[in-house]
Parts: sequence; structure tokens; C-alpha cells
Amino acid sequence: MAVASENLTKNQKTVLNVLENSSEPMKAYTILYDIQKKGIKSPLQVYRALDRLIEIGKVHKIESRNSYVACKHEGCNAKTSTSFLICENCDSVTELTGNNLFSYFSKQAEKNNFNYKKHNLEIFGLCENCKLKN
Amino acid sequence: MAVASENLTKNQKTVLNVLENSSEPMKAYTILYDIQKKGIKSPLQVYRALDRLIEIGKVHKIESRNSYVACKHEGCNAKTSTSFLICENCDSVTELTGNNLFSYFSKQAEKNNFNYKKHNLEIFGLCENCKLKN
DNA sequence: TGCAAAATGTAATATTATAACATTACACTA
DNA sequence: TAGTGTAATGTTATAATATTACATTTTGCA
Repeated sequence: MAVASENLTKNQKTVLNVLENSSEPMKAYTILYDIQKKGIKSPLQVYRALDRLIEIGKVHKIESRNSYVACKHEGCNAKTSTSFLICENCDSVTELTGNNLFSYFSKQAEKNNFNYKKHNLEIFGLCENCKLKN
Repeated sequence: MAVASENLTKNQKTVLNVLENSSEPMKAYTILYDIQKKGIKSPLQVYRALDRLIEIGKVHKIESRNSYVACKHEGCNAKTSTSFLICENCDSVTELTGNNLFSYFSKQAEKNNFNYKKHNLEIFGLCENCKLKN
């Protein structure tokens, strides 16, 4: 069931490519606009590609922004859980990779008799660049 | 600038009331449907009330679900940051109150030279009830 | 080859959220 | 008490995000 990027279909490759070349997260309709020249005409084509890319861990969704980023970590295991640092000033996004997050959240959940499966963490603030500027 | 619930306007009170009487998070348009008898006719009236209620910390938004919950903590200081346990089976939501989350995330952010301001954490899994049933 | 499963294409529509602008309520003060 | 400014409200329209439904094509492979 493991899927390498070589197995991606045309639409999936097209969408992933746009995201990988973007320095920021992109919205679905922005992606659509960007690749209309390449034969992708409808939102559904973009959403389908995104769904699949998210499923295999190549793309993550930033829930609070309705936007999507390509994962830069080779073999990222964040197929389900995600952790981001989001700059409120420039909208740049950094993915946290610390695996200790997993165990920390498991413990927090256990305290509430809750069975941890996965998580989504979004930390907002100022990135290094923007800290310096202000 | 502190705002107690007594200062709420009619629409704000109406929206807060529906949320407080709901055992689950509600979507904006569900809220709208529920209170149309009370003279609230348009989405904007609901969104405006929600915006204000979120601002003063009486309501939180569950980003990954586009839904809203009333905060049960008297004087909740989660005006900006939020942490939830979300049951994937029954959709129930519990708010985490541990203040240690704040310091933990600050540290994680600092490691990346990131200036922590606030966060949104959503932990998914099974609540106590649903654990037992399965 | 021929079948089944996956992927694609296309149109329509559902869902979530905001813009734009006119009106009303209310507290303050001249 | 009339005037004035600000916040809240009402109303319509529309923007932005996402999915349903269904017909067609491609692909892997027995």
C-alpha cells in the first residue's frame, strides 16, 4: 500500500509540483488558477489530487487557513498528524518534526481518558525574519 | 476593555444561548437555522455574533470542522489559544485547560527561532464512552 | 484481448464566509 | 432636548471553499 511519488498520476504530479514550487501554502482555487493552462479545469480535479497527496503524506492541509503545503521531509510520516509554525506577519509555514509531540499529546489525552489517534497543531506567532524586522 | 456576558447584545446572547445548550459543536448555518424564529435571518448576523463571542473568549472555533463551541470554563483565558480533544466517533469535544501547553509550545517554537503568540491544537481519537463501546 | 479498478472529465450544486451599504440604537454632551 | 459619533443591526448580494452525481477514459493485469 506504500505509494512513492513516482506512482503519482498526471494531475497529482501537476498539483504537487505547484505546491513544491511555492514558498507559501496555497489555497485550492489558487492552485486551480495556476494550472489551468495544464489542462486542469475544475475544482474537483484539484481537490481529488490534494486528497490523494494528503493521504500519502506528500501534502498537508493548514486547517485554520484552508490552505495546503507540500511536505519537505523525505518520507514524512505525518500522514495524519501535523504540526506547524505559522507566521502571522508573512504567512510562512514551518513544519515541526519532533516526534516527542506524539508522546506528549498521548499523555495529555490519557489524563482525560481519551484515546489519542492523531493531532493537528498550529502555532501562530512571528518567524525569525519577521521578528528582526519589527 | 473586559467584557462580561451581561454586556452582550441581543444577537450575541441568542447565539451564545444556542451553543451553550448544545452538547456538540455547531456549524454556523445550523445555528442560523435554529434561531430563525428569534428574528435572526442572515448568515452575517450569526457570523458577527460568533466573531464577537470568540473575541471575548466565550466561544471557540474548531478549525478542522468549521464549527463552534461555547466555552464552559468560567473566565476562560483561551481568548486566542485553544486545545481540544475531538472524538472521531461521536464528534464530542472536550477542551484542554492545562496551562503547561503554553510553555511547552513556547519552547518548541523557540527551538525554531519562532516567537510564540498563540496556538490551536486539535487531538483526534476516541472519547471514554466510545472507547468502551468499541 | 478483455475485464475490473482506478483515475479523469464535466456540470451542477452544496457549504462556508464576507462585502457593501443603508438603517437603527444608544450614550454622551453642547 | 436636539445633535453627534460610534457600535450594532438589517438586508441583499456575492465570494470562497468543497462535494455530489454521473459519464468516460486509462491502466494494470489475468
